[in-house]
Parts: sequence; C-alpha cells; structure tokens
Amino acid sequence: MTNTNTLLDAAFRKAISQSLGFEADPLIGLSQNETFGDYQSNAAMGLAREVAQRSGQKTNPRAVAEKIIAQLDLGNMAEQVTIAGPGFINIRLSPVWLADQLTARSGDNRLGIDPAAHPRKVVVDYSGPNIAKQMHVGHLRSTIIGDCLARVIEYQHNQIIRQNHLGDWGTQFGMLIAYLRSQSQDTDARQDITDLEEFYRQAKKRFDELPTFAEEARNTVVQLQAGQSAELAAWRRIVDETRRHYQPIYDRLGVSLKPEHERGESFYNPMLQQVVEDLLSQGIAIRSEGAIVVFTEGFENPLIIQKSDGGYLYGTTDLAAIRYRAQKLGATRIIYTHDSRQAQHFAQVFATAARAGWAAGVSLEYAPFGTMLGADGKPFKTRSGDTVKLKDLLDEAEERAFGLVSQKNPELDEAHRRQIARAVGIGAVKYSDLSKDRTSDYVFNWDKMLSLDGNTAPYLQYVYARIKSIFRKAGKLPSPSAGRLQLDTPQEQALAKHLLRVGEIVESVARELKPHLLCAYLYDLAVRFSSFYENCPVLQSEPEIRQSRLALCDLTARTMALGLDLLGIEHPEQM
RNA sequence: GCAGCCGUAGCUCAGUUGGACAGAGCAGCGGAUUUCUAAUCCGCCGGUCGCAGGUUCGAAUCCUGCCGGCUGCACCA
Repeated sequence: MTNTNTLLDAAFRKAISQSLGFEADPLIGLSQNETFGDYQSNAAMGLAREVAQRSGQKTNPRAVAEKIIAQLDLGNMAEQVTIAGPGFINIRLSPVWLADQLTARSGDNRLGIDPAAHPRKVVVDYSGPNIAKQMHVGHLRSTIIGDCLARVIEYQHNQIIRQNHLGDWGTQFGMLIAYLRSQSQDTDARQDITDLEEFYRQAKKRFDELPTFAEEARNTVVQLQAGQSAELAAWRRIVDETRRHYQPIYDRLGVSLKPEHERGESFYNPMLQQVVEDLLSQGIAIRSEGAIVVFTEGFENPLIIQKSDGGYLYGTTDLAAIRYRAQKLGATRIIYTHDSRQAQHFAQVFATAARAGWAAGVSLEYAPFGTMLGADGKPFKTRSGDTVKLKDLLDEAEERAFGLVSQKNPELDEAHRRQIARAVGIGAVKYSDLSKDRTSDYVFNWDKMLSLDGNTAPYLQYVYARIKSIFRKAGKLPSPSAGRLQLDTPQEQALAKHLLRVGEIVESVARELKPHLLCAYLYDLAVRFSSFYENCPVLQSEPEIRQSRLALCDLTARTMALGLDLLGIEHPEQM
C-alpha cells in the first residue's frame, strides 16, 4: 500500500505543475513539530524565486503556497492544510482517513509494506571472520549490521546473496601449516580453535626469528596456492575447525549466515592472475617498484594488486570478487559492511573496478562503521588489554540479563528465565550497536544497554510482552478486520499515525543502509504505545472501543515484531 | 606531510540531506499505582550546535580558514 509521503508527493507534484506551470519537487517531509501538523511541504520558499523569474512579476513564498493549495486535491486524506511562517504548507491527516488506512493494513500480513517495485539482485558482504582465530568484538558490528541490512532488503523481495568473505587465504596459512608439520603434530588430528590460536602465535614467533622456517613457510604457501593435496587437506581441516567455532556464534547471535554463504578469499584464488592480466592489458595497472599497481586519482599511494614476489593481495581478491559478483552472480547492487578504516581501500577498489568496466550498471556501496569503544573512550578491551572474545561477550550479556530477569521475575522457572535472558541479553548487545548511526564510533556500556528505560532492546521487548499479556487476558483473539478503528483520543491518534509510517522507514533503511532509523522508529512506537497503554484502558472499555483498541494493540505488536525481526532481535511473549 | 571521518545538554546519542522556537534517553529534582506486566507513565531543570568568516529569504547541516580528537597512507588483511 502506498506510503503516505508518496501519496502527498504525487498530489503536490500535480498541484505544483497545474498552478505554476512547471515541475518541481514538493519537498514533502514529516512535520518537525506535531503542533504544526503531520506532514509538510517546504517547496514554496524555494519556488518563489523561480516563479518570479519565469513570470517577470514579483511574488512571495506565501503567495506561491496559496496557488499550490488552490490546485491541491488530497481527497479525504487531510483534515487541514494551512500555510505558516514564511511559506510552509502544513498538512494534518484526517482521523477518518487514518482509520481506514490502518484498518486496511491490519488485514495485510505485510502491514501494508510494499515489495520493491523493481526487485534487484543484491550482494551483502559482511562478517568476514579470520580462519584460525576466534571471533572478537571487532567482528561484531560488521556481522550484525550486515545481517540487518540483508534482512531489510530481503523483506522488500529483492534477491539477497549473503557473502561471508572469510579471511581464509594468505601467507599466514603457510606459516601455520609449516609449524604444525614441524611440530610433528599429526595433521590429521583435530585441533581446537584455541590450539590453533596458540600454534599461530608460536608460528609467528618462529617465522620472525628463524629465517629457515620463514623460507619453509613461504614454500608452503606456494604449495598450498598451487593446490598440493597435503597442504590443501591441512588447510581444509583448519577452516573446518574454525567454522565449528564461529557457526555456533552466528546461531547464538541470531545471524542468518550459514556455511553456504561462505565465499572466502580462497574462492577467488583461481581468478587473480586473470584480474591482473586484464588490468595490465587495459593499461589501468602498471609496473612500479617491482610490483603491479593501480594509481587512483586523489590517492598518493597506489592499490597494489601483485607484489614484487608475485603474490597477490586482498585488493586483488576484492577486485576479483566484484567481477564475480557482477558478472557471474548477476548482482546490480553490492553492499560492503566493513570497518571505516577500509575507506581508502574500498575507494581505490571501486574506482579500479569502474575503470575496468566490471561494475557497469552495478551500484557499489560501502557502508562503513566506527569502532566499539570502552567507557574510557578507547577501543573496547579486556582489563588486561586483550581484545574481547565474542563468545565471552555473549556469555556476559546472557549472564547479566539472567540476573535481571531473576530479580524481576523470580517466580518463573529457571529454564524459562534462561530463555528470556538469552533473548534480552543478546538483543541488548545487538540493539545498542544497531541503534547508533553506524558511521561513528560508539561507547559500549553494559548497564545502559540492559536498562529497561530509554532506547534499549529490553524496553522494546517489554512493550511487546505487555501487549501479549493483554491478549492472554483477553481470551479469544479479535478478528483484525472486525469493525473499523476509532481514533478518539490523542494517544490513539498519535499511535495510529506512527503505525502508518512503517513502510516509509523500511524504505529509508534499505536506501540509506542505516538500521538506526528503524531502531528510532521502534523506540518511538514503544513510547507512543506506552502512553496509550497508560491512558486508554483496553479490556475494560465498551465493546466497540475495546475492539478498536485491541486492533491497535495487535497492529503495534505485529509492527514491533516485524521491526525486531528485521533487526535480528528476538521478542519473547513474556518477560 | 597527504587523505578521510568527527566535534550538538554533565553523560550516551538523534537531527528526515538547507527550513519554523535544536530533539530524545540517562543522570538530577518533583509527581502518578484499589486499574490490562510500575521492568511503566507525566512534569521540571539543562545547549554560544568546537571557533571565526562566507554563501542566502533561511545554516547544526553547504564553502573557506583555524582549534581539538580519531583513522588510513607501497608490496599484512
């Protein structure tokens, strides 16, 4: 169903062209202050000059606004259209129209959110853990932001291709395999992830200290990359072991990544030589200081695609991936959810891919994010200064949440409390991240994210649980389409107007790649519902009002559930 | 040195891409509970939008220059 802002945009466009004789953007937006109205058009101010130029007569914004309104046909949408200040056109939606719209949406399992008019094939590249290492907090943001974007864009019926670009290739594996061999470790024996990390540390040490070992490690890489079976087998075991570590973390986080989404760096290995050759033959890449590089305007240093020793780098892999995703997978939009420190790298890679013609008709979008900081404003670390393991972080989140649930609801049995604690604890960690604009650094704070006050996951989950509680007490569920909504009180109207906006929000999240817009929307929804809940009794009211309010509750619960689903956050029936 | 990001209330953050008197939450202060989960709600207090210019009807937002912070910068990823 068409979003309100789209309906207004169309009506105003028509009115502008009829009254002024030319086309212009009506600049429709939400009112910043609800005392003015619900939506506003800010076009008249800017248009006044153009009107004066075209007609050769002096005019002013308010007069232009008058002309536009004279031609404006909003049907029964608006209760009031007024001109204010220098020439703002304020629109107040009519409660009857609102009620009709919402009634229609309550019968729709998509809550009136339209699928994309032109569905696309969209690659989302996110998470990308390193093989032979445990996941740590540095992987958290990419994993959950990327997953949220994938869910939102997928909900619009675009075809999403999740790509987990594992760090599974490169010199470090030669080192690790050579070390395991030299330890006369039975390479057939299974190594735990923590063993692998320890071996890696020792291998690195020996690599730096022993030139003969360094040489051996380099040879092993060559053998691995040439596909020697023994080395390949050892490598596969390392990858498998690492997956046994990270897949449970994805599952626990409620992240939709599965093994079939893995396309690690190794996958592109066979394509790298061709990438370099093609860039050379197109004259895009050149030889410089023994390496093969691409210079990009605006950057002093080049993107190196082949080292002087013949080895390839991650830029080469990224270029191969773009070509593969565009040409083989047929993607027309490729989204990278990666650390903002990669900005220059991606700028150079995107520019190179564009010059090579590999991204024709493809939108390459980099959705960077900042660093997780501790309370001291420095990167989030353990007390001893180590990086925080994701597993430990999630353990602590659940443990803290379990403490809170036990305190608030001691009568629930332990298994139930554990289950709620999982939803609340993990949800809190994810939400505290998703609710901030991803581009800036953010401060990690356990107490704030687990608080039931303010813009937190537990607060949203609580609102959902409260509604569910009403329905448990109400007995049989109302039929959503039974009767029409009655929006008599300010709280009901405020809630209704907000419910109607969900489609606009989903659209902006997908377009701007900003999950925090959805969080802000859901928080606002929770606040409005809470106000409604305080002021408007549901079950005790007269039958018609009761039915209408139950329908509002049902819509709120479904909207909240959908929003939390898109964020990848659970919503327990009870808290 | 070059490039990028950032600076908004005591703290954590928004600010719909140039619109109306800059908004939330937390903390602080004061209220509300015979009522569907008080894990809640309502009110008050709190800002020279880093500083200075400029662009224009209009700037937290765009441009320039300072100040302060973070990040990246040739063969790691």
